[in-house]
Amino acid sequence: MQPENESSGQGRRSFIEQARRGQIVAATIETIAEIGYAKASFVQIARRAGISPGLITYHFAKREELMKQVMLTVHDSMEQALSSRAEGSESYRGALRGLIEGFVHYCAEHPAELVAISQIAAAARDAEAARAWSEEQNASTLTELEDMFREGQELGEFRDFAPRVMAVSVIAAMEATPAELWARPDTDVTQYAKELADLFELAVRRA
Amino acid sequence: MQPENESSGQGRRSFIEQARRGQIVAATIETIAEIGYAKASFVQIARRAGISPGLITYHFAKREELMKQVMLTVHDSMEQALSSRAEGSESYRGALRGLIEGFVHYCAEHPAELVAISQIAAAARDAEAARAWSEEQNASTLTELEDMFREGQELGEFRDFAPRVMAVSVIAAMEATPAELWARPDTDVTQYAKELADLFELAVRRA
Amino acid sequence: MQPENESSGQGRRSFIEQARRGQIVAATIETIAEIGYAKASFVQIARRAGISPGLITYHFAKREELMKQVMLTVHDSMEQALSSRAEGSESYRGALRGLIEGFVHYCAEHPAELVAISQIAAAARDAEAARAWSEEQNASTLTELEDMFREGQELGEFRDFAPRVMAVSVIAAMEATPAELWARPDTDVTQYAKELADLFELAVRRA
Amino acid sequence: MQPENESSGQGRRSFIEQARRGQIVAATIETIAEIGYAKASFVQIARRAGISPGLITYHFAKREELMKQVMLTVHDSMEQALSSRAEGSESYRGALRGLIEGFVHYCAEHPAELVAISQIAAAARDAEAARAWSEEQNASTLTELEDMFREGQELGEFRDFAPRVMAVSVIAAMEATPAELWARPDTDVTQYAKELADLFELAVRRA
DNA sequence: TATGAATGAGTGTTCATTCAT
DNA sequence: GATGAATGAACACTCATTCAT
Repeated sequence: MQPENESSGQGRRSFIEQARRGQIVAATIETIAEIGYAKASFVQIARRAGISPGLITYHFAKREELMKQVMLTVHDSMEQALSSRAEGSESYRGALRGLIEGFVHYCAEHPAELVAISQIAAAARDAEAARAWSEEQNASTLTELEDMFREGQELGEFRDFAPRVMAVSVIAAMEATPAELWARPDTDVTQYAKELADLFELAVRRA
Repeated sequence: MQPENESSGQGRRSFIEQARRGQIVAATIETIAEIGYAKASFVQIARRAGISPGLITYHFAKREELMKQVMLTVHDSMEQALSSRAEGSESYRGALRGLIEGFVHYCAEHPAELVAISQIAAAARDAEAARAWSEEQNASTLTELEDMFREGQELGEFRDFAPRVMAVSVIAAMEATPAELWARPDTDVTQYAKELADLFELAVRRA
Repeated sequence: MQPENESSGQGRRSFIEQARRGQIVAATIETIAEIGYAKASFVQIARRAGISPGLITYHFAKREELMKQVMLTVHDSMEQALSSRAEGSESYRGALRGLIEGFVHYCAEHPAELVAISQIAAAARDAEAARAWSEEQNASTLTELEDMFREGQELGEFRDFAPRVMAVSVIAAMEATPAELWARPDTDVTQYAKELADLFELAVRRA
Repeated sequence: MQPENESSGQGRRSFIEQARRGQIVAATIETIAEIGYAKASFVQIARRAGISPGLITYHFAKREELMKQVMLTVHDSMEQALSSRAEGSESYRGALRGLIEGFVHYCAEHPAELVAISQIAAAARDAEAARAWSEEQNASTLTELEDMFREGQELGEFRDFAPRVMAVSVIAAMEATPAELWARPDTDVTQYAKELADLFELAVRRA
């Protein structure tokens, strides 16, 4: 009776379904940002979306499914935002700076999204499927970054450090940004981005 | 009512009570590490402690109290572990390295504790009272680190960076360690610690 | 969340919701009358209403809300019954008699309702919010009666007594009726009403 | 193992036991008056008595037992206070006035006791044994008063009214006193007592 | 598609009562 | 006699999920 959830692709869904799903995801982000993951019940989300709670289950077979879609959506949006910024960089150093500064600016522009995914990720430590997926997502980002470091090292652009440790630290430092910006709303974002990029540039550069 | 919670000090509680509280705190850490904060109900915690759920409420008036005690306990234990290691450092650089390496080794030795407090802190984002306390705790650590950086800069030991950004990043990178060690159990901890310390040493050092 | 409780008026609720609320209120009255307020748990009330306990919370956000609605419902019903009877009285003496006799007859016809509100009022002595409301309700009835006495005195219809004491006593005597009728089911209600009215008529009359 | 609760007489109990029971009863009255019957748990009562909760059960096999003892104690104390005042009256009218005025003054002097028994009586609507006993207690007072009215009528001192209705009303009006004095602490007690006695004197007097 | 009433399993918490000490 | 740690049953309340409409 329900639309075949998460089938092979996305092309399957009707337009109206796609729209509803988007609306629900948006309402979920808004809700989590406002009242926190723990209190973000379907009733609350539905109220913000202007729909009935039952409709959420109709479009997302399980709560997990919805949360997974939220993360997917935000990651997509973020990746898109970052890639446009990263295009121009010709060096690995530049790419790293682009990534970090891009991320920080994205945080400043989409605080709700970041709050949402960080809360979901933290809570999903148990929701089996979501966890698996979240880890996978994270792992791929991590691996990409690791590879980038490794290549930069091979080309002599970076010093000889453990790529994995560096990747983990860069991501951790970036992910700490939303909370910091939330706690200190009057932070100079551009300055913050520059400082963070400087930090890691010094940490990776040769000699 | 229960034994008067957290009166003047700790000396007030009977031996048996102290023991039970410790046991419950330990079971809570274990439970959260195993199944996550969201599923760590009193029933689950009690089962692991081999007691009845009601007994938890008997010793901790509110759930919040228990979680607060968990954080307090872990923080104490960590601080103790770190302080013993930090003693000898004569320079700010050395202190920073001591802090980072100490923390990483502590993570390796007490993985469950770290998982527990990070999950509690993440979940407490909304539990009013707990949040206040958690933030305060975090803020003080952050401020201490910030001050350390500022002093190091004034003495010319560190370059001219934004102390706040550096402090946030150091803590974020350290806090990412438990998850990494959990995900890759065969990581060489000593090596990881050294790499992380190197990273920030390069990031802060003059010229 | 539940259907937005007690918004502007009553017109907001759907028919089915209104019906359920009425059914639950009726079951609550029945339950309290049968087993007493202290044992009137949601499980008991739900059993009598033939619904699941959760549905009560679904329609009444808090237990207090339900109890408040019970009192409101009974008071409304009583006021309606009394007002129709009190219409014709042209003197204060007649009004007093009308009030007393009307109340006694109402008691005889709705014993459960009276038992319910008296038990709720007694128990609410500590449930902060409910207490405030209950007292207010009571106070207004008391004040009205007091005013009536004062006016009757000014017009020379009543002797010179303390209106407050008389009002308190009239209400107390009336409120004792349900218990008496319950204890002695074969009491002649009309006779009881007449005797009670006579009592206070003699107590208030001039000379 | 426990002292044989409520055996045939009272002579059985040791001195220390008697003292403890009295202490517990006093603490119960104090507790109910302070925080209400619903919140008057054994832990609360024990705290006020400076003993452990288990000791209450040791001396009173069931909660009901304790509450029954409270009512018994207060009734005894009240009866004693009233009888000393009623001695001198030579007429039934005088006796009635003595009863009413005595009761009102007792209320003013022992507010906690009155609050306690009224709350217990209200709550005990269900506690089987306590209810039975409470009703019996009440019934005997009622019957005594009824008899007094009947005798007064036979002697031509009182008019021809229904003794039962009058008795119920007198008791109801008296029992409303504590709440009124609590609500209006600056009431002139002597005046209140006089007004109430006047009220019923007019209601019962011949011609 | 969409509603929202309804359920049932789960939560933290309370408390009279028990019992080893 | 007395303690207070411990239990277990009960409570109000929450919420994802179901389903008749």
